Amino acid sequence: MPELPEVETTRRGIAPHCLGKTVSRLVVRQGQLRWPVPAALSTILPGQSLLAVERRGKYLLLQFAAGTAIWHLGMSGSLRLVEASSLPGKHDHIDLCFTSGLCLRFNDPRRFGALLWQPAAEPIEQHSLLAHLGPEPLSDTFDSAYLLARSRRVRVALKPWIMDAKVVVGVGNIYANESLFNAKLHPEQLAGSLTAKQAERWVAAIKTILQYAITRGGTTLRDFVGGDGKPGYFAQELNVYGRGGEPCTACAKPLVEIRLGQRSTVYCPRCQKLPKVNRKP
DNA sequence: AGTATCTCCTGCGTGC
DNA sequence: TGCACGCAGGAGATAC
Repeated sequence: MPELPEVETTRRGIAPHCLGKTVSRLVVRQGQLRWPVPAALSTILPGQSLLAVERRGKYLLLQFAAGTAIWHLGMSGSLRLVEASSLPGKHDHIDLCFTSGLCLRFNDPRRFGALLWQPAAEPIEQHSLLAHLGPEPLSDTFDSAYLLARSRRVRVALKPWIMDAKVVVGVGNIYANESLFNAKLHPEQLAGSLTAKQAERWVAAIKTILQYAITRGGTTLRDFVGGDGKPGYFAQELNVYGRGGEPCTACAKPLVEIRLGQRSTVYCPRCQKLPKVNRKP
């Protein structure tokens, strides 16, 4: 499941092979993704050369002279570089082919992904999907002062709150769980009751874990040319995610699993205490 | 306006 | 071996 580290890993993996390359054609085998792939893309992209591969949150931004392709991997999507001649497999929905003979192939079994287009005439940051996004978690604008200020009078539990992309982008379920554990914060603590010290711990935990996950290639390792995805080393280093009932890595007490905002949430009842005062502010 | 719930989709694990 | 079922989840849409 691509979270920010995996999207960033994808960006870094494909960029060296695609930058400056000219699109030969776009093949859309299944255009019914989260939103329909704009049909016009197949005529717009050929002839365009790829000027930059950027990332905003979990959105990959492929910049061309005519505009920017916005590519989201959803939760089961992946991009891989293959020879244009290689046969597409099941769920290989889109090929972005370059004249070099390489092809950026999008595979997405659950089709939660998306490929959209913002013409160059309209600034990419004004696209409706990007316009209201919060800061990048690894940027300096995401600090404890921001988090604390943003949390005032918020009556939502910390866990679902931090997963809100308007607060900060790129913190999905895995890293929400892990960062709360590392910062010793209870997932059900109300955001409005966050203290300055807690905000500091949490911001540091989020930055550390995301940065570390990027260096380890995300939760899934991927050979971007040819090879397939395989479980990354990072998956084995998770402290709480997917470990409900198992012993806490810090104190050995069994981890508790609950549902919070329809999402699986795992925490240590000993290491992550609710504050005495957790009333709605 | 802030908060909670619903929804899209397929693969996988489980129980019968 | 096969089937029904529940679950997984990013994040926009919709409903309170």
